[in-house]
Amino acid sequence: MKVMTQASPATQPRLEQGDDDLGIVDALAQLTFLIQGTLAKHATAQDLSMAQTRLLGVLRDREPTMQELARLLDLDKSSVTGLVDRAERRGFVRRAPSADDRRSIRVHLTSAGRKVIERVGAGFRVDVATATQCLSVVERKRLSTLATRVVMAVAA
Amino acid sequence: MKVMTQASPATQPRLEQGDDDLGIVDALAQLTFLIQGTLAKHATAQDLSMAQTRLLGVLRDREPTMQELARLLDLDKSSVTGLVDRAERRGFVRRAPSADDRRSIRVHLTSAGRKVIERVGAGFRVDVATATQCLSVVERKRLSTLATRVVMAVAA
DNA sequence: TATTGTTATACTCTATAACTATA
DNA sequence: TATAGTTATAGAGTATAACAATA
Repeated sequence: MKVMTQASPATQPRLEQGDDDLGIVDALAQLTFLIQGTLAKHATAQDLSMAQTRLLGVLRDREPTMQELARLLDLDKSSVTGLVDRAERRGFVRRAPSADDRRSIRVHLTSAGRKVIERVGAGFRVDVATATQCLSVVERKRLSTLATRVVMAVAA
Repeated sequence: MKVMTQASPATQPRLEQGDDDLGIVDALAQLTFLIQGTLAKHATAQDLSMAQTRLLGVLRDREPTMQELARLLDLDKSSVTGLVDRAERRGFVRRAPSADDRRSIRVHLTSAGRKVIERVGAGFRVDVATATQCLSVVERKRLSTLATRVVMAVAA
């Protein structure tokens, strides 16, 4: 089994804020590495690369064409061909002809693929929940709401 | 120039919490993809892979041996050889003989390397600050403190 | 002609195993 | 013998360019 991608920051903390606060940039940067590391750990535990994990994750509630998949993953269509090839070879996804356009195909999860990505998701959820156990219920709710607002604002 | 790694979640939101709150797991997951995408964008803008970015980031305040570098980056030593080879070829790092142990070498940034990683860091800082502009000063401070506490708790 | 997907090719990144030099 | 680093090799992941089939 491969080793997990590490959670070391590419951006070091500047400590203008005192020991109890890294500043918004470094706090979020470090939190990010922490959480990505957690996800990578569970992916690795299921013998999945991050690329495969992202592919299977995206397919949980979609049956996109290769073109759409390329857009969703922000990859070149030729990269998606290889990614799907390898996932199909492992039995996690299938290609199926598209109904309307005979040029295009649709990619969907197999039950094995769904099973493996669900396991990654479940482990990830447990670990993130555990990591935030140091906060009270109210604080956790606050963090959740604030993070949501940032995500929403950027998406908008 | 390469295209940035995308910020699409491998974990989809479950909406038990209403539209204003994704729940702690999904909120943090999505925030993570957002921030990683930002870092990847600025790395790409400097024509750096994430692996090279991580290498240069780690070297900002260290001159480690190859062995130490492998531990810091959580890579096999043979992977580090290649990573440093390519960085050295581009003039970003240099190998220097280690004083005490003639088996080992120390890796350090060149001024070109420092310049390029500082540019990535600067752009990243601006974008993260911008992304949190939707929050008030008090809210930003709160987010920063909460994130810091989670990071510290996990590190401990 | 334009679009969808694949193939050919090249490079980065990563690991394992075998090797060299030093301790 | 054990450790530090490199080399050889193999495979995943990615992009660009050229191609075939369909629209």
